[in-house]
Amino acid sequence: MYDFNMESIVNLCKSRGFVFQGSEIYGGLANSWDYGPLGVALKNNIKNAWMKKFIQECPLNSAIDSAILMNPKVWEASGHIGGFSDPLIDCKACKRRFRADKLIEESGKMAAGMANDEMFEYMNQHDIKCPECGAGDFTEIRNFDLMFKTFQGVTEGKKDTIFLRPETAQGMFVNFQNVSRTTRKRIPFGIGQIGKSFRNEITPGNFVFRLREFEQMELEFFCEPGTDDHWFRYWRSFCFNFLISIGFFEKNLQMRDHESSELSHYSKGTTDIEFLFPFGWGELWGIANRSDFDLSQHQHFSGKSMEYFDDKTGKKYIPYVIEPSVGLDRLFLALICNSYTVENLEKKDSRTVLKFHPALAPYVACVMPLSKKLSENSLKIRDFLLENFAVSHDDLGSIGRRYRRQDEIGTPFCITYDFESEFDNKVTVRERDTMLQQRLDISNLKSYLQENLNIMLKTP
RNA sequence: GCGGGUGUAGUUCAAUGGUAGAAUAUCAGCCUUCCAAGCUGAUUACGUGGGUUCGAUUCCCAUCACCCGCUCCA
Repeated sequence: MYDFNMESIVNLCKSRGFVFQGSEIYGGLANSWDYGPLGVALKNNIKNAWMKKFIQECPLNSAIDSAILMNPKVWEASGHIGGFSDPLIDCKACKRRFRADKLIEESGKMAAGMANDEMFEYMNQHDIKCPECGAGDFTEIRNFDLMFKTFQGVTEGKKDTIFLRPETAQGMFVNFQNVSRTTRKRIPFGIGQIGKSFRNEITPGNFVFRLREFEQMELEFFCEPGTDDHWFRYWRSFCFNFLISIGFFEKNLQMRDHESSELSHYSKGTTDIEFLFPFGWGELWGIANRSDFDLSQHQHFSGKSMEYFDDKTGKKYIPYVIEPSVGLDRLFLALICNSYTVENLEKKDSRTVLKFHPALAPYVACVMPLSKKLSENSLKIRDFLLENFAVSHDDLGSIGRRYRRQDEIGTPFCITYDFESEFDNKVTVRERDTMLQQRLDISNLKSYLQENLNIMLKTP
């Protein structure tokens, strides 16, 4: 486990400008968080790494950016309207909350399709007890709607009700034929997307781990039925390798296959890549075999064909879909936890270091003059590097303090301009993890930094 | 949403029924020539709204937020 808790992570994020509480000056809004300057930089770098690995370096895949607001029929087809609304009951004796349909199914009866009053009546007739305390005294069933509603048009009415998407996936499904036609890709191929989704979670929490408004990075990979198991395994290890390539330690990751009882309504099989958070193992990346569920549903509800014709084999079929879906905010949090290190140095000295991969760190380097008198020239070096890299500049306080500051926000390289630099055109580059220093010619700085950005695993 | 806990500078902690101290951080000046130095000065806080009271940061109520459990998911 870790020798730190979530609190130290939250504090660091707040004090250094990674994440602030949302609407803070008004007392906040439950479970909303704002990304600050460093948080945005880190988040964008994660997105860019994903885009590079899953789209740019993967000729099979292409990206779209679909609308958050979609025709409500999309959600009927996807099973979200109805299926995403949980019937909840509370035990009056022990105050615990359960899903009525799950309790009924545990008693051996299929609850799918039952209305709330039917379920309530069934529970009374069959004397279903609270699994915790054994009492049989429940509140009425209340529906908890997991989708955010809003209204389109100036007058509020039932027919104008639309929803904020609870997943980005449907944007890829409804554009399946569009992308297939315009990219002229043949199956197998994938469509990826990064975007925000919204879920009215019953219990959010653990900082940015479970949010009501969250960002997903999803790939929907379309393949021929029968090849789905192959692609499922392919993407599962692809995702795992991606995590390793951006600096995750293997000891902090594990794969977990879902039991058949916990599979979603659309899924034929799901594997979670879990990360060891300070509060325990938590799901990071879900890789699901969605079969032909989604495209079939859309074909049925829209009346438009979702079939694919393979002119090599002459076969016509609705493709299967493999979906690796990762929560960006979670990945962000996991990365900080994975990188957070407190090192004890000599003389009771210690330093906090975020050991980010150079390609993900908010700043690749910080330029610092040894003395404030050298600021004029060190600023020139910063501006020179800014043409290609995210670099900062710091001339406040002692050099040691400045190193510590950069360690704490995960800057991999500190570039010190000293009095000799005025004559030999060389600077000292100090590496974050090893604290080792070397003299480099200023003209070589860019290629040195670029090399360090590129040390990522090749696509498997 | 339910049960339990918490709420004082950016952070970590004090004190008090008569409106608050410190450390650290931040900023400025002096000094300082490669890993949390020193000196001087400065900025910054009682979550919000009610009630009791002559007077509330302190007592009471409500509310908001966070943390720990129950539950769900990426």
